[in-house]
Amino acid sequence: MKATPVTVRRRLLEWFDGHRRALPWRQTTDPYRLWVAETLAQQTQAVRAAAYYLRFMACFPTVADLAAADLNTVLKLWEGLGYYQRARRLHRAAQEICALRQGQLPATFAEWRTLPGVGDYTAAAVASMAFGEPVAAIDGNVRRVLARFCATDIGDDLARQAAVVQAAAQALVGGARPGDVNQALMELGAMVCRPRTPRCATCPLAADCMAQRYKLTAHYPLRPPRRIRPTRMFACLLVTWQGRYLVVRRHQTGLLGGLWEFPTFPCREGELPAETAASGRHRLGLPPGPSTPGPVLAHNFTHFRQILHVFLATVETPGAATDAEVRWVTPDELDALPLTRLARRLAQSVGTKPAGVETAPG
DNA sequence: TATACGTGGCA
DNA sequence: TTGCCAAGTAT
Repeated sequence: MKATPVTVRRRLLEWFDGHRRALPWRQTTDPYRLWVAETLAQQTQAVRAAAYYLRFMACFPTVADLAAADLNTVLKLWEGLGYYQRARRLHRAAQEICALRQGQLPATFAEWRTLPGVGDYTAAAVASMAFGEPVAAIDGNVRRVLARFCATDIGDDLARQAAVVQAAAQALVGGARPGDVNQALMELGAMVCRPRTPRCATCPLAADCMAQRYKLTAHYPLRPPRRIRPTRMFACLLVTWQGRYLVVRRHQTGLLGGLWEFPTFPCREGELPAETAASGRHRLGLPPGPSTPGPVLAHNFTHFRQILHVFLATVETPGAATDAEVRWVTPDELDALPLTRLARRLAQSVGTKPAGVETAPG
């Protein structure tokens, strides 16, 4: 950092005081609320997380409420937000706090860091905002702001970038209002120092920003090389029996863990989706019979692209749903379950719920 | 260290 | 349409 941390901090805080958005968790220093907010906001745009935060607080105003809740209820509130492991870990951490700490929330970075789902970023965010601890909360925004600001110290070395950003951030939170400094860097990254079209003309740090000076804002932050995203095919069975739909709950760990969906089976190598569907019917204990090819839906995950071939069928006998993880549900019951995005879309397209009732806000 | 882990908005 | 990116964490 060329300019002194004191100068940069002052400009940052002055800008923040005049330009910060009214995010709902900005009204509190309650560590529980900040922890929930930061968890919801992981890899999620803050504005989008805000609507979930309000619902979450209405439902679970205290850590004891969260700990006492069913995981299914927590996942339902999380539906549509993605990265559902966050919800499971948040729930587990709340239970640990109540069982092992008598409901007392951690007060330091080090203590927060021991909770499941709380990494360096979240521990620093909560510790600084709720308790004033001078620890740097480095998210994607902060990384971009400081990598650009310190561009000439970084060169083309990704590891060096991490060290430079960490050092700069740590220097900035080492004075007044560490929590606000962290938020100011994030806010600046979100509103001004944006990934594609930074608004350098309105940036309070532009005068000392190396990327701005040398026209390198497009080059920083350095990013690891992109991996190719494979395509995987699946067959999905939308089976009805006496007005009910067959749904299954996904395994608690892994992709979309704990969520419900219509039975879905991966196509083997060289296998036609219709063959996969027939084999799936058999595995579910359903009687063999005609399945009508339905829509073909595409869904992009972070690490693969899913092509879903939907097959529609009606059966006379329920055969399958003895397992607790497999159920025949009415349309109303379907609405109440935490569903995957694709399943929610399918449920709507099939007309199991009134139009316009969307679970995810925004 | 590299990879798994969702979803929606945006250019 | 496609890829990037978002107040990251765990393994």
